[in-house]
Amino acid sequence: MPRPAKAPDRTPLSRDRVLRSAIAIADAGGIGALTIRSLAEELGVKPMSVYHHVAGKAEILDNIVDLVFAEIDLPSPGGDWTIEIRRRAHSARKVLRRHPWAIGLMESRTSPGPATLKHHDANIGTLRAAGFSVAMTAHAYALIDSYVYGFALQEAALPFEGPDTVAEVAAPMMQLFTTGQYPHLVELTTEHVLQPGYDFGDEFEFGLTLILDGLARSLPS
Amino acid sequence: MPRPAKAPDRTPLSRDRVLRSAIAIADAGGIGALTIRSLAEELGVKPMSVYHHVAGKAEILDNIVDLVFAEIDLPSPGGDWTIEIRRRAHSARKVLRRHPWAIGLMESRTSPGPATLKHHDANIGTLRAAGFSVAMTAHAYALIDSYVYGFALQEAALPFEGPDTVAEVAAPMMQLFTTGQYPHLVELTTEHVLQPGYDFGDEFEFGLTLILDGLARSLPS
DNA sequence: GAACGTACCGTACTTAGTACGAAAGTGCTA
DNA sequence: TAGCACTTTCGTACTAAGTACGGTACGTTC
Repeated sequence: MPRPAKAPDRTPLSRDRVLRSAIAIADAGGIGALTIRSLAEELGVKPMSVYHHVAGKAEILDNIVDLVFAEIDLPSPGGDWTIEIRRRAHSARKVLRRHPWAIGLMESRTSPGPATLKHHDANIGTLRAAGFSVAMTAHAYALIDSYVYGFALQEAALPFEGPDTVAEVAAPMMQLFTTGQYPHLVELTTEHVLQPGYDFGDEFEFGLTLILDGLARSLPS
Repeated sequence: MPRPAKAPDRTPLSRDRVLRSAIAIADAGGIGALTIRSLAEELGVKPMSVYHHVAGKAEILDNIVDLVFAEIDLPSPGGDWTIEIRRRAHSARKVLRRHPWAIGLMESRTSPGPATLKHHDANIGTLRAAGFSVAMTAHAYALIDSYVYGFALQEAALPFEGPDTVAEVAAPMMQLFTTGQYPHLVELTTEHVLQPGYDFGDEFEFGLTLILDGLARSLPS
């Protein structure tokens, strides 16, 4: 009777569990679903308990962005630079597809965490080892990262997910376009996007190859 | 005495004024500063008055994103495609630099407005007129837009603004790096970023040229 | 067992979005 | 000009969310 059956519930709270739960909530319902209260509920505790492990919501946001970066495969400066950079580009895209909310956060969080810095260091190191000058490395890295993040941003902004739901979403949208405005958009949609097997994600490889080829050409070799 | 000197204050409220003020607030203080209450104050009215011109905050966000797209110069399908596409890329970057919050919103708002659609239509039309096939146009456009948005995203995430404040921000950051971690990051920062005259925005041209050159090569000519 | 540190929580204050209905202004009709 | 309808603005209040402050429960150490 005195013991109200309050089961030990789960492992004790920890900063790590707080951050991992925060990511899980954002993955499931978008960054808007991540509140201190929803987080506490997910963890099986009351809201104020969270504050004993993190300073506030801003710290949570800064840290989960860094944890996302930590998920991206690092290139190793040893191997063929095109293979290494290509591998990390695909990894980055895959990770950002899993955590699309992270893209929006990048714009507002301006203090990079250790994983983010390590990530940048590995990329820069790989390009330097490939023979690019310091200035060329800066150019190349800005180009590659812009492409990767921008592609992820566009994927996140798409109203459909994967190749399966394209038709459901695009077809009714086409109705609106029969007014004759947007003729080129209609053409591209009907003749390309709505074709069976279309997947926007497949466009990634084309641009990546074009960029890496272009960069390779600028290498002394 | 009965009239409490409530001056007519300003022109009557309108949907247009609401949206323009919303953009002004977001420009000045970030998207976090845009609240219905701050918006009402800026407009000289009480919060609930805003709701007679827009349905809710979500509608405001959708519409200001579209208004940002409306600010970007459209390419015209008539001229030299590289010049047209290049012009609109620079315009897009400039606009997104003025309204960096729009980048973060793009990820969460999945219903494009009329200006956004018109924008896409003009770009696709320009590439088609240049001689690209439908499939190649899709590839090219995904590539170009990814680069432009991704570059803007990185610019927005920088802790400094413009060439003048780089040193102030980067120099103290270097202190942290003397531990020997991040050697390549240190090298690139000291030998490139901290050099006089450095401006991250200058990197934009390099990547854009590389991309357009690569695309031009794939054209039958 | 008294003092203390750690983890958790109850209460309450503040800011924000917005539902509801009333009030104030505007113009049109009889 | 009186009445009425429509538009625009606002007062009040409810809900959700971040978090300050202090309290409690439990373990550790001397």
